Amino acid sequence: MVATAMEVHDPLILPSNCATCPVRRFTAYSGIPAASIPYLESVRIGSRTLPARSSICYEAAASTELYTLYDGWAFTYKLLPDGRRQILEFLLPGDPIGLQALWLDVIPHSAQALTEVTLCVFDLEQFSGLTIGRPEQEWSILGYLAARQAQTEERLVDLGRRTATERIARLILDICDHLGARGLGVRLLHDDSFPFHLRQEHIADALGLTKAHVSRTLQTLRREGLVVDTNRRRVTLLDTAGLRQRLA
Amino acid sequence: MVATAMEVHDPLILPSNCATCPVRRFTAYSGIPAASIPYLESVRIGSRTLPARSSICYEAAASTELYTLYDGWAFTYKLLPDGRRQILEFLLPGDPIGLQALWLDVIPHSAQALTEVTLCVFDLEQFSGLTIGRPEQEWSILGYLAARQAQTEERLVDLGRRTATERIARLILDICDHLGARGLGVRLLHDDSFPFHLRQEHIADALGLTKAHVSRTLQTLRREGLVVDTNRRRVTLLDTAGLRQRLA
DNA sequence: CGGATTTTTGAAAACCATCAACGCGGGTGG
DNA sequence: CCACCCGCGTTGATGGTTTTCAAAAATCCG
Repeated sequence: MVATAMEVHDPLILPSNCATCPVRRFTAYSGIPAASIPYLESVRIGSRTLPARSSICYEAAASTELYTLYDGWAFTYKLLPDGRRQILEFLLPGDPIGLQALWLDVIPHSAQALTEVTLCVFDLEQFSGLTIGRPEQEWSILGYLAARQAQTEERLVDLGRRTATERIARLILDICDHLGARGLGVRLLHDDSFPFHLRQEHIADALGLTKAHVSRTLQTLRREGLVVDTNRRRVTLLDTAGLRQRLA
Repeated sequence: MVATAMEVHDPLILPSNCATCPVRRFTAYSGIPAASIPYLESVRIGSRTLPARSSICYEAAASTELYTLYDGWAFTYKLLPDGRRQILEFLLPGDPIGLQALWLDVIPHSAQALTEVTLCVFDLEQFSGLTIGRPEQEWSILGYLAARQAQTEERLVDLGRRTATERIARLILDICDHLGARGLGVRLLHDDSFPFHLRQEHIADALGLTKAHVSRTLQTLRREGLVVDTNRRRVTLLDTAGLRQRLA
């Protein structure tokens, strides 16, 4: 058996064909018509499993691959020369990684695994053949990019104009919703608890805070009875409605 | 003649046809093939001129129009219930406004004019006919959205992990470059000065600071001889290279 | 030349950072 | 099975950055 931190994941069986892939309907290119699936399978190089904490790709690198996160949690980030880190997005199964390389000459951010992850690997150049000139397909990616942009702008409001407490409450609910949309919030309706693979340092680097301050802020949220924290890589919300109130 | 704040703009003659439009090559849909220009013109409703400070569109509103900023400066922003404001992007001639409405059911942010502006107005629904099913076209918009996303993520790094001084220095250079790309940095090569229609309050709301602090930070930049500020809606950079150094 | 807007300035306080130390717990190896 | 270690969360003291609120000074604009 595998170690404990991984127990929250279901046993992994990567489908041999994309038609039956359980995460395909969550991906940015979900609008792909049935007829194109054989082609999708043909540009799929295979899968790759990486341990927690390993790097998935590096900012400013020229990439020849494009991934879909098939299983596990990850995040994208940027590093400043002096080591400051800004996390841009937390990734769950179904999320694309490195899609931007289709238009930009280099990847605009690095990515790293939070848990053990399994990636579905595509050849970048061949993949573009899947989209260029296929209207349905492009339209679906346009929708994904537009939604992603809206998300990022909300996060911008967080960092620019919301307090530490608001930011943290929103991030937790964000991930809760993100999990829900993926059908991964297994016990969500049962006891308002869900898997949560961020360390406090990740929360800090995503929200422009320090880990010390995240710790203290989380405590006040706990003291107010709104959330019980992240033991055993899990979060339990005591008062989801109350927490959503705090959003501003 | 028009008032002083507008003197920096060339006299405005909105072309009757898109083929000769001087800002068309800067727009997100610049990839439009010559053959489609007649259609572009047919979905163009016309132009609209608004005074400085007027609202262009409202967050969460359902829109039937889509704009290209033809002349003047503007910005997009979000408001929190208690009045806190976060500016998302500064807009220059050629920038699209409300493009997101093509995929999202409502506009994700408000927009407001900084100077008197002239908008080129398109019918949203008809406009989508211009892009849906036209690969070249969609590809060009995809590139725009990808680039825009990268910009927003850089701003996210600003707000999360950079100091007030770094943020302000970067914003000024950003706008300088943005103007340059539009061919509007007229005297840029001459004396490193360029038009600048932001108030300190706009800088503050874009960078997550207060106007008082922007004022103080700008003074230290001046004291260090890196920038002479914004009198008469203009910025002069004394040491552009030195300023770029500060970027981190 | 006024009135309005914008910028500047000051003092006090809030918020968050920094740095360092401590503790807890799980995982490993003896 | 226990001891140790390491990663992570917690805590404290202190200081810096930025906010807040208010008011004065400067600038813009008609």
